[in-house]
Amino acid sequence: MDRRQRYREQTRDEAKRIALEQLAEAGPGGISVNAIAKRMGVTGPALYRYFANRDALLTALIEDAYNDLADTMQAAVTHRAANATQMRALATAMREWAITQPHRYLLLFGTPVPGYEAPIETLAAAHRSMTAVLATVGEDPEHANRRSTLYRQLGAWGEKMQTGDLTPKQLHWGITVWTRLHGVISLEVTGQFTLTGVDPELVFKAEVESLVAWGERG
Amino acid sequence: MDRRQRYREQTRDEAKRIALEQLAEAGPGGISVNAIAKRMGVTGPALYRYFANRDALLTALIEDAYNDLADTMQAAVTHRAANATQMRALATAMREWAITQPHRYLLLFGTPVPGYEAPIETLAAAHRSMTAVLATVGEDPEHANRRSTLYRQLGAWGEKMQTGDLTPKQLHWGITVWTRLHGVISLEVTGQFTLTGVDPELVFKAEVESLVAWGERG
DNA sequence: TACAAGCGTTAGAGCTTCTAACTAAAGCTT
DNA sequence: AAGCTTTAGTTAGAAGCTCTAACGCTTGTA
Repeated sequence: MDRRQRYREQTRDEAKRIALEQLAEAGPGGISVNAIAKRMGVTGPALYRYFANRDALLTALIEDAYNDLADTMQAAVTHRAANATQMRALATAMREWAITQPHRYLLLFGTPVPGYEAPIETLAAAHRSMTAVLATVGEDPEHANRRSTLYRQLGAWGEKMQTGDLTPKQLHWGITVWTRLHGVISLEVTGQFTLTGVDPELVFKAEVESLVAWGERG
Repeated sequence: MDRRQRYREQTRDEAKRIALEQLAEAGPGGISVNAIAKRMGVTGPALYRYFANRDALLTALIEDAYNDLADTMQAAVTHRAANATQMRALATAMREWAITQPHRYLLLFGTPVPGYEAPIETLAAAHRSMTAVLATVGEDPEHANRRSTLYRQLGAWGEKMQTGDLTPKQLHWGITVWTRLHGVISLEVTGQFTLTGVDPELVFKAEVESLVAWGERG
């Protein structure tokens, strides 16, 4: 709006930028409001005009990361294309996002920060990323409707998410894509592959191809 | 050995016990050497006779967790049984271990603690858990030896791990089991399923059955 | 009995988060 | 333009943290 507010936004952004640097080199515990303030040329307490407390700053970082990831995933599947193509694009985009900024990925999917309760704002982001995942789903000709608890829950979730005419089976596919991609990415960004000497990228690609094959089979 | 050393071990254990409580309720950042000492009835600096610093305490927790998980996984597959049975037993044991003490699972597979470099001791634990996973692997009649970079790396890893006559394909299966189980468990313990209303246990079971089916197909 | 090792203490430096009270500047209203 | 309110910064300080230094006391051993 006015100059006041714009300047305010700017200061918040700078603080977050520095916080991200600290996050990258020392983890969440390395983020210090005091140190950030000092680096910005003001005293410690000044920053508390911009963030209620340390947790609020962390929450802001999480929100940003969530939106950023959702943007990335959404962008990867906007072009209309075959399911297999969408799948590969989405997977690559997701992994790329994660490994270029592991600390941010871990902010979302690593150890939860204790004080954090997901604000409503992130719901939209979560929805967007899930929609991106569901763009990779294939047909479900049999319109499968097995009467299992899982499928009932998936159905309810689908309605809540307004996923249109996606069947539980298709929603289950979406979740599976999500868990499998995350499984490899998560172990990669936490460095669990390093001892094995196996290249995580190859494992990831194999997993993606397995999903593609499974998707084409139905 | 002597009484001195036994007493020492006892104090270390009590400190770790309290640290685990703090971990459970406030995350890794909530672990305070000072507070632990106070709860043990001694002054803060006294504990530094038992742990060089806070990081050393955390490392001890990680080591314990690693060994404990390895024990659990190993125990799940000791009984000779069909691959499918082994698979289900291993998966259940792993998930059970994780969800009954999420903070410990996250200590191993969540955001890495910055100062931590895996000591040699944990190598053995890692080896044991991987061996447990590999106990679920089926035959590889074709003795597949596709000449890919991935298979070459897997081969080298297999030799380093002394996995006997397991083929790269079988080792790849092992890694896939690992990443897929972790994918679901990780998202469950970080609470990512809660918003969906879908029961993680059902998703997990479905994933396990998918692995079993895939394993029986070869 | 003498000596060394181990375990606890207090004191304190230097960091942290965050509150309280005060000052200076900017913007809005009359 | 004068005056009031909002905002942004300051210093002071409480309460906590990690960790070092220096000092006693209590064991275990030679």
